[in-house]
Amino acid sequence: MDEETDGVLQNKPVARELDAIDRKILGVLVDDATVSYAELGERVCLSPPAAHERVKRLRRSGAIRGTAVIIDPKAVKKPLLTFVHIDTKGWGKTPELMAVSQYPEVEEIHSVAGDTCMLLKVRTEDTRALEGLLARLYETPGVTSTRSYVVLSTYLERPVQPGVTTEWPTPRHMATPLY
Amino acid sequence: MDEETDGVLQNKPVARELDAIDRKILGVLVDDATVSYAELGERVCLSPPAAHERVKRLRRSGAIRGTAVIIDPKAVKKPLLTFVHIDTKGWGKTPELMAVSQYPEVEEIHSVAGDTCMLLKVRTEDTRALEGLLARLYETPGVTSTRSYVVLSTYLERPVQPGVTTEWPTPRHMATPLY
DNA sequence: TGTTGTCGCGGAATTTAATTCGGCCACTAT
DNA sequence: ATAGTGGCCGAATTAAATTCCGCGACAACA
Repeated sequence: MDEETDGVLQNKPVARELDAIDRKILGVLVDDATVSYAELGERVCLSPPAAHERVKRLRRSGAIRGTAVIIDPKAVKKPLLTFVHIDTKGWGKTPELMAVSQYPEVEEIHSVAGDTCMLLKVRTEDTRALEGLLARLYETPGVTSTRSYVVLSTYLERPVQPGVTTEWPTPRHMATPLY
Repeated sequence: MDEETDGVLQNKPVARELDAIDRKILGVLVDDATVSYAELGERVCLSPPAAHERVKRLRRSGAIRGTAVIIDPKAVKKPLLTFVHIDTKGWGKTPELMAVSQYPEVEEIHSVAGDTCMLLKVRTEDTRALEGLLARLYETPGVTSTRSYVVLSTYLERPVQPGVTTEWPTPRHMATPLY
């Protein structure tokens, strides 16, 4: 009797551990989210409604954040991929940097440890457009320097994979970590 | 009578320019690819079959590469995001590096210009798993050094956007480019 | 300037898939 | 033991995808 008596929604944040079937489902849907529940069920040995129920649960729990089409960058005139490292004077200036997130050529903004403060992934039509973006960055208060890594070729690019991390033995020259 | 008489497939590589409606469609489907053609059509002022036809064309042309669910990295035990820069002795050693693409924790592999040769985006469960991956990298022939940028916070991360690049005036201190 | 072919669209019909429903079985905790 | 729970299946229902066909705009061409 202690369940969702608060009414409105029974969408409890189901944050359960994923089992093998869940990971299989994620593997299929990361490859192609347009498969029918019939085929999805067949691939993971479940009936269509059962597969549907699983996917619903994965969505509710947040394991599946959403579904999106993958666009060819060249098709939308953004063939040039660049990673931009930014050094800033202080951490408080990040709000100004966030304005950059409004530009459609900026795909990712990360705060990183290392000899740089921010890391941006940007796609532009050409070096001219990249220059424009960098000009905007230099005008941002707090930005002291930037380094750009222009991508020549992309050998692999894929969404987050459900696969588990491969176990690897501790290198022979290293001691077993304490924790 | 000069059309696809070669039979088999009439999937000609329709590589036409995208118009405004196509870009709107991409914008909707990048946000949420689960919308029905009825709603998609309504959002871009088209009938459901017309919207369907457009999307089919975008798929055939390759502008839409596929559809995928977006997985929460934390849900699959990969909360730690790291960008790894690799310097190599020669370019010929890349085939060896490609073996790395088999590991599920590696999401991207790029060849970049700048003071590094390769750039990897990897997601691991923890620093221990990252250490294991780096150990594997160091054992790869040709790898001379690596630098890791551990991501502390991610402020923006999204798929390729169809939005056009913002026009930006040439900075005052720069001359108009010749081409 | 008329004509013909093409292309994209809309409305209706049809097929297919998503979603709901009810009952069953295995497991758990009391 | 036993009531409760959760997940599954099969069938039924609802909703959406997909096909079909005719229309009108546009372009190439006579």
